Amino acid sequence: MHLANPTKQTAVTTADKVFEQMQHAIVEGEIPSGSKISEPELAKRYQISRSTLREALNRLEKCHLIERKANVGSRVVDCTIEGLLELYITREALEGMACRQAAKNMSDEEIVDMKAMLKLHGQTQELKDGTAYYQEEGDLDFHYKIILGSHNRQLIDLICGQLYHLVRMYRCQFGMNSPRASRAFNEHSQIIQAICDRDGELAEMLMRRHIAASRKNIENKIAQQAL
Amino acid sequence: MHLANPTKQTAVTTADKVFEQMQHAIVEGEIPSGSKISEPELAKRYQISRSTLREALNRLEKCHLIERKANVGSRVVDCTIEGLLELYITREALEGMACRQAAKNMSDEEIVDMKAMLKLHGQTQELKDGTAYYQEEGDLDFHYKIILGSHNRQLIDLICGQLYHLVRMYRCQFGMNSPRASRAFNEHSQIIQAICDRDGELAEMLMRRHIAASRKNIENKIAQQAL
DNA sequence: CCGACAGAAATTGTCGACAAATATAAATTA
DNA sequence: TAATTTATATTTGTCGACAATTTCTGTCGG
Repeated sequence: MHLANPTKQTAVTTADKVFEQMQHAIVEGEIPSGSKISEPELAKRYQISRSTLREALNRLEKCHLIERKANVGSRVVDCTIEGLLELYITREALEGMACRQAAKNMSDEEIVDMKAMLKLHGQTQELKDGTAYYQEEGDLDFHYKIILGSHNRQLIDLICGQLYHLVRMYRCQFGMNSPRASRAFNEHSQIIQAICDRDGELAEMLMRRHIAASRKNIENKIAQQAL
Repeated sequence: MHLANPTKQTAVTTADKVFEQMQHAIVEGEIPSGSKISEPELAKRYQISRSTLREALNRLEKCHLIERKANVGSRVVDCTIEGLLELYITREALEGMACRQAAKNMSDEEIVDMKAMLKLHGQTQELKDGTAYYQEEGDLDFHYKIILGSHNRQLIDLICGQLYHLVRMYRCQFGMNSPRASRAFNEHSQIIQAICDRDGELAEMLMRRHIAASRKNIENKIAQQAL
């Protein structure tokens, strides 16, 4: 299993473990989007008390996977088109800035590391052309590396700790298997070049275009489906 | 008291109330930055059980006012220069985008409402020139209005629900009483004009400069203090 | 005197039960 | 029958106690 959250170490407490299980279950739609969450039922299913379940629910709420209302209960967030587009707008802002900061703050080792990863992605892409899964994972790894390279804890926590769980959820539930793999690969190359040149302004611009292109790609797909 | 969080309705459960009290206490430094939080002690102080205290702590963690480590405990986040600058970088990205979206999505009524507010701020500034407090509150109100005007729940929640508590905390603890009031007022006017013209690109650019200027102002102050 | 180790104290994590609030079902009335 | 009210049942919020882990304290050996 690839790392879902590169900032946190492995879970120790049982609430952490249940949180991770539920996170996967929600992201992959096993617990359906929009459904109500029954505390007694889930506590029984995971063999834990309601207290620790509520602890897990709090963490799920932190990454916006569920929503709670006082004296009413929790619901899994429902995946809407508007929500997806809003998410991409936010990503564009945050990851654009993270990319600018990465160009400024990444160490030389981090940069060569990132280049190596890109090279690897190019090879696997040649081999497994068509099956987009590896590119899918690779895309997330690429973005993670840049975000971490910003060396800005605020950005890192917001994007990796919160937004990206939602991103993965939408990708799963809408079956978005990165259809623009080769194009994305070229865009990734350009971005890394800009970071390599320490050109923060260009790096931010390219990253924003990269994400905006992804968003527009989705919008087109939606428009197509509506026919 | 002015509204700390315009998105949430008034607190109903006791955990909510304790959360709000602790939030104020932390923002204003009554519970010192960087200090460890003793669950038994605070539970006794607020006359509640540890369970509801922990519920309140979870909400404090959600807005990044405290940090928790498993089996160790919670600490109030400590205000460092680096943290402050990182926060402003993040604000620049998020509020810049929010401003762009506001230019696109704000209703005409919202715009005239915002204009009226600006006019009011100009008057109070004339009257109370020098005492920056009203401008301080006004500044936050201005930013809130634009963020809400983005009509993007993701942005609204991230900025208003999380970042701004930290912003207020830093303002309190570092005693930043908005020393650039008149200049900020002019910048606000320009931004509103751009929104009025539905020029999202310019609006984002101006907002980013506005926040970047504020950040640089802080950097200069710090450099001055270091002498 | 310093560091490693063992035991004691305190703190956090987890549990089951009760109180308060909400949602559901039944009953009454127009 | 439809709407409103009442009663029931379920769910959430809160509490105090126990278990597991960490931190502190004091002792011993080098």
